[in-house]
Amino acid sequence: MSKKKDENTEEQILEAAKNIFQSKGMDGARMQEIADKAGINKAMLHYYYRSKQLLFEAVFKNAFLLLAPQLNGILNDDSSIEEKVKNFTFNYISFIVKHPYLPNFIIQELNRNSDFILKIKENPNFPNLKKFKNQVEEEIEKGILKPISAEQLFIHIMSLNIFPFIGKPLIMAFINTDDKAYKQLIEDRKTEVSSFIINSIKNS
Amino acid sequence: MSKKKDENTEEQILEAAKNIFQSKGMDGARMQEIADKAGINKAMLHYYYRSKQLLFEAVFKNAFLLLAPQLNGILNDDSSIEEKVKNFTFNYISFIVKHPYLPNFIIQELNRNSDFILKIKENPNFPNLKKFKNQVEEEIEKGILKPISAEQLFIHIMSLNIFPFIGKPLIMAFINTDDKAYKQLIEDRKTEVSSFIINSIKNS
DNA sequence: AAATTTGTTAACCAAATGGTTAAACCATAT
DNA sequence: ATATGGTTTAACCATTTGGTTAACAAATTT
Repeated sequence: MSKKKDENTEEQILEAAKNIFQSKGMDGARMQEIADKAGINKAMLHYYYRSKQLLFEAVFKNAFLLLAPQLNGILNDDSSIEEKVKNFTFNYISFIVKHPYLPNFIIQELNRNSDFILKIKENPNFPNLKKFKNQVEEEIEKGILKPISAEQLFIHIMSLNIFPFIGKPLIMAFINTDDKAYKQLIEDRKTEVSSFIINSIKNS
Repeated sequence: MSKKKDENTEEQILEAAKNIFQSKGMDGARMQEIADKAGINKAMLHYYYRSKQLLFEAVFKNAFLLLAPQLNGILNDDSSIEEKVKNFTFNYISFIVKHPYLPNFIIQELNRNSDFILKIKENPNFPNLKKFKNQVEEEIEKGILKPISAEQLFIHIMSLNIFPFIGKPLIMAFINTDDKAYKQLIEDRKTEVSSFIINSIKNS
């Protein structure tokens, strides 16, 4: 039980900050609350991360880095569009079920600070639509898919997969369901969403 | 130019509060900023609305009341599901283009304070899925629609229509487009989304 | 027109908040 | 053992923030 290097303080801070920032957002989060959750003094936050802004950026960056590979899955592998849609839907929903605060956190903070995304776009691993677009156009030409704009299809896919998490309270109210039933609806969407999409775009 | 009743102070406050709250959220908004935008003294905010919380609730309630009729459109009129989807998509997107902050504001604040929706659900005009669900099941039985859960279909419709506004910064980054081009994509979605949905669920 | 009510302002206040500082602590190298 | 350098803490600080107060101004009632 030494004082120094008792586990890893820096890591504990990041974990606590993640929790607080993701549930309350940048503006709603309090440094004291993060310190409490990490079980340390507030001064430590500044010792390791200098300012609230920098701590927040560390958390945000981590969150985004967790999400990016999920996206690159659908954009850059070599399977058919149908395969991609099926895999992405299944994997993405499975992933978010394990990190339910992630989409809302990212979307929310991007809407709050639009400069933020500029920094992130500089990352060479930032998801890119080029290959997906080519592939969609190819499959349309081959008659596998009905004509559709790759951009619109991409927006459809993102919307159907992400929104149910972000809009959960709203949807739950409308369809008048409880947490358990909603969880089941989400579970069903792992295959439901891809069928819905494929149904619409595939030539029969 | 009398001092009292110079236009309507209460209204000016609400309008300024709407602007600030919808762009910065409850936590990010400052009473002073709202007062400045309304061109009045900060004490007036409290004179008319008592507290930040109550002012916020007034703004939120207004926003929700603006949105609810849009929803009731799709849920409670008598046209076919196909008609409903087409009309709703077109009307909803047209409506939000005029109030672009609305969806993000509502979703965000519902995620921040989950008790909020309970109050709103008490409203007798609160959208209800019952009729929509019956209708979907009827049309499936008649062979007009392919089998699909009404709840899932509802989530699809909401997702496809709402997410492009909430996720705008994210999507814009992915498909690498500017504001003008994105506006056009949204414009196209007024018909694109309903075709996409109908394509998927209608028996041919 | 005097009295009362309503609307408005400037100044003020207490609490909260992000951030700083100086001293203490502790593991390790000398 | 002692000096060293990173780590941790309690106390402190300046500013911001939501909210209040007391006095003043303009309508309205009597």
